[in-house]
Amino acid sequence: MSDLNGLAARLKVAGYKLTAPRQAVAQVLEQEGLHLSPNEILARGRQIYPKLSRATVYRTLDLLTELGLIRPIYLHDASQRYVTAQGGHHHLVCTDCGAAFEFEQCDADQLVATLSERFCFEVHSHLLEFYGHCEICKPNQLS
Amino acid sequence: MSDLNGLAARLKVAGYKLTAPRQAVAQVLEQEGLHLSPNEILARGRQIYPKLSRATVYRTLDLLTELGLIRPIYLHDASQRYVTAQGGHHHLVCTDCGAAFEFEQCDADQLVATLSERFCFEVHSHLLEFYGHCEICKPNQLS
DNA sequence: CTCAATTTGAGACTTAATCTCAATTATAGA
DNA sequence: TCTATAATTGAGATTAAGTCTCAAATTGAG
Repeated sequence: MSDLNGLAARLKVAGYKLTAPRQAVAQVLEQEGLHLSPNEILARGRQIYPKLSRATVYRTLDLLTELGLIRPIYLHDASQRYVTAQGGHHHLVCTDCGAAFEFEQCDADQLVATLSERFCFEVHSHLLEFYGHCEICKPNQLS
Repeated sequence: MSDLNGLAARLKVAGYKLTAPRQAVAQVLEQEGLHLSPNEILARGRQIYPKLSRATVYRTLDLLTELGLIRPIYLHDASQRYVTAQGGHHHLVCTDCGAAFEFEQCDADQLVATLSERFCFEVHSHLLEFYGHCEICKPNQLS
């Protein structure tokens, strides 16, 4: 069931081999969902497939990104993080403490259509991030 | 003139000392403007102030980010990149080759108002990125 | 001009990401 | 089912990014 639409299945459809390491990475992404760093994916993936190597994690993340199934985000972090790319992701990021909040609403459809045409681009997902100061950090600001 | 609104001046207003290294970093950001990595900022900054150190570049970038004057973006790169944070930045990023296009239009004002209230957040800028396949990479896709 | 507090540079250090290549594995076809 | 081959992998070396420390230098208030 989830197999038909799952990340691993999508890899196969795209012509890539369905290997155990890839299935492990895909499963981690699907289970944990949000905001995973490559390191976290590696650790969790090894609980499923112990021999999983770091290189394979990066390679699989690249493949899934190219296919538009996941997407990197920035979260005030040293390392890249990934989210599954169903439609869009929307964050409110505090530039002081790094706290991140999510929200849902966003009407980018019209813009997507315009841009696709203008740049001959095939858009598969988007990221909308607002930067500012959160409730806690706001009072500490000097400016 | 530009001094009054310049990044260096804003640092001073916020209570930080106005030092040569900081002015060099600020000048680079203002001149070059877009999509600079810390490494590039370091190299260009040393043309202005040769003793400039990597640590100071990162420290100054952090300060400017906290003040909401610049903002990190993701561009299919290993390193973090920064842009001046005047309002919003909008990119179309190809997940295959990493090419990035910019566009202007974006009406986020309404959303900003809603979010500010709901999360008690003080939003100072935003980033809107669309991910997909560019004109050149599109034909190579299997999916 | 003086002095305290901030800021800096150099380089060590830590962590993230990439690369290489021999060994392994998936899968199409016999 | 078995085989051949092309894709994929793991381990670890390597490179690059980012952080940290501390003595020395600098800013700016008084």
